[in-house]
Amino acid sequence: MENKLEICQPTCSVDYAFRRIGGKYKGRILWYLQEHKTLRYGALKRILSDVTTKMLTQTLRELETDNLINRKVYHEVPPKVEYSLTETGEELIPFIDYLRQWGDRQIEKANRQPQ
Amino acid sequence: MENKLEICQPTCSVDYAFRRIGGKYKGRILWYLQEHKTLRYGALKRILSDVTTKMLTQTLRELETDNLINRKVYHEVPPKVEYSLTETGEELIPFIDYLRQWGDRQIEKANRQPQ
DNA sequence: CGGAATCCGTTAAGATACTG
DNA sequence: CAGTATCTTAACGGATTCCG
Repeated sequence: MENKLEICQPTCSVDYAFRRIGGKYKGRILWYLQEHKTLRYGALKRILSDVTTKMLTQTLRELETDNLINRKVYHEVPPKVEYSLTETGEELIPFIDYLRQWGDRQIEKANRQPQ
Repeated sequence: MENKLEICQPTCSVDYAFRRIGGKYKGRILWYLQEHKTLRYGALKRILSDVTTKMLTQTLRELETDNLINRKVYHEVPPKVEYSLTETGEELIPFIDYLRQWGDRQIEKANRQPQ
């Protein structure tokens, strides 16, 4: 609800950053948004097939508040909302990509040596 | 329902990696360990000034199980335990550093424009 | 279509006391 | 010094229903 950036001191930018992109779906959402450039609410929900509307909405709001994604509303019927990365959000992509590759290697390792 | 696996497959490594280094203190612990090369339990506890023994121990155990840190016990009195990064853990340092710098910039931005 | 609102169980995390 | 053990609280996340 309200765990935002004022709490964190300048000395813990690692902590700060992890909070901004922690959470169960944030990394994946940012990643999918850079893959597709722009995604509608329903499309995101389909891709994150296990997410509930509550969690998705909540997560998107947090990312928006943190200025990592844009939310563009088309006032038409039926309604249409598109999400995309902000510049600040795009700055995180190299990191997420690095992490993704690292995760791939770890998964591969674990598969090679199933103890 | 039946396409869930293939959708999840190529991107789960993001999810996987986030789970593995998520958690409230993991990023900071890894970062501090690369800064100091090796740290004792008590030293870590002082640096992470707000952590409880329970959380610290639990987090260290998880990192150890995930093979991201080493735990070296000196059988002497009083006891002494030193923690350090494994090779796999060190692979994560560049990206934690990236994230840290990003966090720095964000904090700076927020301080310049307190809305 | 893109949510909001409510209820509820599970897990993460904190406080405190104690130990080899 | 480096933890355990217990208990309590807070946050996370899910299911369902409803709405403009």
